[in-house]
Amino acid sequence: MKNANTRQKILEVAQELIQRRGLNAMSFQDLSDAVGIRKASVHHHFASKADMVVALLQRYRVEFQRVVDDIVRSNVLGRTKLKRYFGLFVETGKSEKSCLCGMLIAEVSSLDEAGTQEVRAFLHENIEALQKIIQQGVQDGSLADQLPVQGTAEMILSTLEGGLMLSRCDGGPDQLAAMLSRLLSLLSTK
Amino acid sequence: MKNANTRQKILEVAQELIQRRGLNAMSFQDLSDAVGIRKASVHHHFASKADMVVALLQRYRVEFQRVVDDIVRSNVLGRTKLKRYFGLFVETGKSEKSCLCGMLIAEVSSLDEAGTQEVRAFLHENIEALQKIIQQGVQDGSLADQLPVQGTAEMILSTLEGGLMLSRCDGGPDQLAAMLSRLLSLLSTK
DNA sequence: GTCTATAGCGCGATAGAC
DNA sequence: GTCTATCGCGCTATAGAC
Repeated sequence: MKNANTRQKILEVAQELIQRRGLNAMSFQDLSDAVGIRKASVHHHFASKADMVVALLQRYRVEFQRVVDDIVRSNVLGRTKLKRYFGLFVETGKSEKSCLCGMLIAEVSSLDEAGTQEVRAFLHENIEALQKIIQQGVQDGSLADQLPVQGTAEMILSTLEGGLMLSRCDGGPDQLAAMLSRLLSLLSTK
Repeated sequence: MKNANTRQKILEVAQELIQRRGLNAMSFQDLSDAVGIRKASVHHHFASKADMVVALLQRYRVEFQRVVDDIVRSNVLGRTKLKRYFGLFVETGKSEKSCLCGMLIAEVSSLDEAGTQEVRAFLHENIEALQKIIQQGVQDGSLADQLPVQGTAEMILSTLEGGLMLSRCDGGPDQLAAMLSRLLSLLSTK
């Protein structure tokens, strides 16, 4: 198996395990079991756990933002974009995972400085994207025009991350979807 | 030191450590260091970590609900009650802690069945209290009358838990308070 | 109720052969 | 790039003296 492939496979497994269990409940042994190589071989690709988390977050941010950009740039109402953005979190809930960064903000005290900065960058990127969506929705008349853009963007991301966590513990993705559709109504023009 | 006192002291320290770092980043050694007794003595009070978590959650639920009940029963507008309920989370953020149950819903896969049920009970109790507050606010005219009671209660709790997590990673309690005041506006009568 | 001591295991990480 | 082997440590948990 080639270098790059193994490295990618490790990152895939690591991401899934962190989304399901959390950083501190995942070990290099778990990774080596799932990938089918020895623990020492995992260390060949990632010197330390902290290094692996940073690499994982860099990849996740790029992939997530590519999907988000597609939504932001699509030719639909702001309200519809918001609904699609919500859908990303509902889909994650359906596969019984949390948001990678949602999990890591809970465990932020276990991250080093580089990891913490990656998580912060994820939050900023998403708040920025939500601000764009809200502004466009206000302009096209699909979202309420008295919304303070920044505060609302922060509120939406908080609700999505928190709601996904809560739904994993109780209620599941259907209840999450129902709750988010109520939020969407609240933000929409009457 | 008496039995009950030591037991309470252990629970206090355990709660603080879990709220700051998370369940999987806290050990019996941490507890014994902070309380000033040996690790084996901690095990005398709590046979296993899972037992300790359940005892901790039972106590936390009672204490939290006592405070919440005071808010629900106070003689003020529903909107004011909601603001005070929000304040509980802002205060937690000011002491650089997360909600105990907010942390544990992220780490729910590390809990046993009894622990998971305690966390669910906490969520249910708080959603119920929020429903009462919303209903009263709708009746006294301080909150918007088109709010679907259950969905809104779930949304508020999600925003509070998620917002506290996000603010711990970036922005701090002041940004959390600002975001929540925007949420309060959104829920209030115009 | 607290202690010393330890079992038994898993962890992150490293050395060095192939 | 993967392997075997191991280090050093921390973990939960238990046994048994005081």
